[in-house]
Amino acid sequence: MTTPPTAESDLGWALGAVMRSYLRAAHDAVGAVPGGPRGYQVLSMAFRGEQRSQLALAQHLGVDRTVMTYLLDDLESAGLVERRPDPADRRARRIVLTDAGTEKLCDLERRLRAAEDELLDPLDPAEQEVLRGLLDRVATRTATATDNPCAVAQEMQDELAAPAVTPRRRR
Amino acid sequence: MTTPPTAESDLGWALGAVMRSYLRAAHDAVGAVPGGPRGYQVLSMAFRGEQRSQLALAQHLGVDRTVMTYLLDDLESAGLVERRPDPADRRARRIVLTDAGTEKLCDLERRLRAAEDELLDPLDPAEQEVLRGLLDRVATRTATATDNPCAVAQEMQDELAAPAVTPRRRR
DNA sequence: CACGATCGTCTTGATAGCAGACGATCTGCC
DNA sequence: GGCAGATCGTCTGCTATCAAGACGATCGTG
Repeated sequence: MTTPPTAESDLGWALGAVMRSYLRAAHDAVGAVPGGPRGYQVLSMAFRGEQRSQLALAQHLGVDRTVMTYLLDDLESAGLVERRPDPADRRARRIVLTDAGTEKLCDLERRLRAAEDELLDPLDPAEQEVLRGLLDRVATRTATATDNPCAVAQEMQDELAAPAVTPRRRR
Repeated sequence: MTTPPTAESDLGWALGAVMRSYLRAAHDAVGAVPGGPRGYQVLSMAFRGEQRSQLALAQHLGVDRTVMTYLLDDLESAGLVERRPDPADRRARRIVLTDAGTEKLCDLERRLRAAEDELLDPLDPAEQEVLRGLLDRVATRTATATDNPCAVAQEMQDELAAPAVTPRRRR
């Protein structure tokens, strides 16, 4: 049987397309902030204060810790956040918002909210909330299960002995 | 008022987290294919045959045309696709699947389907379909409106006169 | 106190992506 | 017909971005 089993919608493509649109809109909306959309997310997480250390922030955002260093360097030199030594663990730094940072965050959230609304415009308000809710559930689940890679991926790992992608021809 | 207006779920973070999980799973599932997940998507689009030229494919997938060249080079040298001259426009190339490509695509779709199911596991089947549907609607809308950038982004463009992001310090 | 592990930083090497130029070709206009 | 401008795919070179590794400082455990 050479006929692919499903001609239905491609989740991967839809995700990618929405992501691209979101990134474009977000980049335009918060472009003035160091680090772009990710800079905003750092601010947002720092405001909630749930993630204290840089590493926790980085993992939650899915970036390398070295990248987080640059990100925070820029945000700090812009006067939006401060690195304070964690009294409980002097290796770690606590990321706290400055007053200017809090104000900036407030502004950014408004802009971003407008961009999101436009992105989700094809859906009516009820559907928008459904989409947000479903995405959030999937995100929180997969995020907390980071150390627990899915079984399917696991068993497929074995077949990856050969180099997956040709490392782009030399020139 | 320095209190951010919304403490609710962050669409950007949720999107990013789901995207990361999906990419990780997809990369593991189809890693053996040149170009990884994007290679699969090229195959998938080529099979449907809706997008004929390389450029149309590239735009639909959101990649640069130069990248599409490398992508197709790898896929072609792997014997999965062929570049045929378009009889109607000898500048353009038509991307068609070989038999091996069709077979490979069939296999990949099964793997990917399994990975997607696992990703969406926290949702029950009905919710999964809802999510797919909503994402698809947003994606198709934003994708077709590519040439028509959203108004909010447009009016914000003006404020971007200053360099948005510090170009990462020289070393 | 000694040992290994962890956090944040810095340096370095690799890589993907983009801008630009190019030849080949199409289109429209004279 | 023939010329100018635009378009498609390719190639080249540069840059930003990322990840791996080493390092000092610190934790905690025996």
